[in-house]
Amino acid sequence: MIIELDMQSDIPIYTQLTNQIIEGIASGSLKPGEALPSVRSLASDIGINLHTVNKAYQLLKQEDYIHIHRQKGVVVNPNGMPEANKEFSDKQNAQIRPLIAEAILRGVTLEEMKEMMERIYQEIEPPVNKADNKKE
Amino acid sequence: MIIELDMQSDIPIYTQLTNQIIEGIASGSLKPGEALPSVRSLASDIGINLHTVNKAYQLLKQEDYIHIHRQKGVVVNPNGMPEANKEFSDKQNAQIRPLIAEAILRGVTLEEMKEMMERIYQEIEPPVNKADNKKE
Amino acid sequence: MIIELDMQSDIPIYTQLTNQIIEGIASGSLKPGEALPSVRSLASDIGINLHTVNKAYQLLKQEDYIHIHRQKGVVVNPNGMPEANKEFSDKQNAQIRPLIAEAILRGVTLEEMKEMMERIYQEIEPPVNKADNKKE
Amino acid sequence: MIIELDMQSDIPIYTQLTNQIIEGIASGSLKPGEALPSVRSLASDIGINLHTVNKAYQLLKQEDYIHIHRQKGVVVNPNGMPEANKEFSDKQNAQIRPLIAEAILRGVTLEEMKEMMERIYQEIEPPVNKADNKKE
DNA sequence: GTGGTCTAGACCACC
DNA sequence: GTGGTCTAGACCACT
Repeated sequence: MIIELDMQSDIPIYTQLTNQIIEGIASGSLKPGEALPSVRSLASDIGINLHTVNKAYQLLKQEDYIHIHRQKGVVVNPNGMPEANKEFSDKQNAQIRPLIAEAILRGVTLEEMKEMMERIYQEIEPPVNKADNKKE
Repeated sequence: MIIELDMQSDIPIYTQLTNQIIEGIASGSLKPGEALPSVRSLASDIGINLHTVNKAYQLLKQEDYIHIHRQKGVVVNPNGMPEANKEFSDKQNAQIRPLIAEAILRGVTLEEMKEMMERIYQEIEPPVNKADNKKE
Repeated sequence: MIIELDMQSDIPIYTQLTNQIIEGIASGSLKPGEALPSVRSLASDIGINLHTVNKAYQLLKQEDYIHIHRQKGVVVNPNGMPEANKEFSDKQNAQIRPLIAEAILRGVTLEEMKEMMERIYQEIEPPVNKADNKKE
Repeated sequence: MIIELDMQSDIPIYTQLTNQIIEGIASGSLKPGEALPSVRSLASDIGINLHTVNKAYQLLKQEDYIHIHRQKGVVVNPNGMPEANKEFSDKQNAQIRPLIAEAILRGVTLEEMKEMMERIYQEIEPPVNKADNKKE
């Protein structure tokens, strides 16, 4: 999996990294149980600080998306992802609401918004091959 | 118009304020040409520093959502809102993408996402009463 | 002579007014000795504050471009305009320098700058009819 | 690079600072990719408040002349400067027009104006020594 | 150590 | 009374 960071962006590096790993899992390029690079090697690979990688991993662990073992290293949660609960859905709402408000203000229709969402959703969503659950 | 700020939130106050005013315009509670409170009065009303209010106003001005006159104060852009252009749509995309990715990861379906968007959209969108176009 | 003010602009109204009168004289639409509207009537004509018009007139008087008589009212200096002295040329230099610097920075050539200046100059400059010096 | 500010001038300090940095880039004393002093160190060096320096930097960032990294600090845009577009040229026009009008009014000829512009242009323009392109 | 944010308080330009 | 500018000083996020 390729990580692309924009060092010019004003989005914190650890956030970009977190988002990319989330998208990797969501898209199926990272599968449950699959190993992630160690903090040290990932940091040196993409040329950023150890602490930054660590912070990203800690956030992902906190959401139960990954597990961090002292010996075995870092793996995508082998039991699969936690489902959306109320807390998650509230957070999503709070984040998406201002985006929708600004879109309405600029005259974007509900249809256009839905199309945009659908396009992005399908761009990320993995192809649903019926029997794609086997361990690699 | 009521402004609600969460001083504990890690979202900057000026961002919260900006978002609320945007939502106010989007929902029709603030109409083109309508005056906004002065920097100082709004600041004292909601108990924050005038510079914080000013920063929010400057951002809204930068997007051409409001006009700031040196003496007359602040008004919602009387010529209406700028339309969505490519730059805006790119920014929206970049902001919404990680939200969608995380939703996919947690098993939210496209349908559920669309429903959420539709709900929020209609919550904000001003009711289009047929005879609501006359000047007040 | 038509005065056009942009109330949205962040250039002070009195500056805009001053500039327009200067351009009026420079272009020949306002001739030496010609009367200008009274402070009161100009203010009411263009719908601005008395003080604002007065400030503009005072600045023009200070440069000796106009005369203000208690009884006769306001007239363009009948003796013609003061010539450029060192003070004036220094001020012009200081004002134009940052504009040139930014143009250089953005890759505008000296030729292009000269062309721009020539175009504006000729746009403003009055047609030089050989015998146009007679009193009106 | 030496910064000279006139604290008595009625030109805002942050504008003076912005202009000087622009001239520094235009003249080649500040090269793309080169680091600028941190907000705090520059502020203390020239004895002004850090917010004033910050405002100048924000304006330069807005024009894409510099980049601001949260931790790495401030650098001249390594990709070089944006080219002059219509917006820029319109702004330049609007700013230079009153200067030209006043010069005409005071009898300055087009030739003299062009000479002044050429003198300033060449004063700022970096000397194009044939072998000056190598990285330092 | 860097920029980002926020506060408190001051003076000025404009109208 | 309005926004514009500047100062002084503080805490936080990021790397």
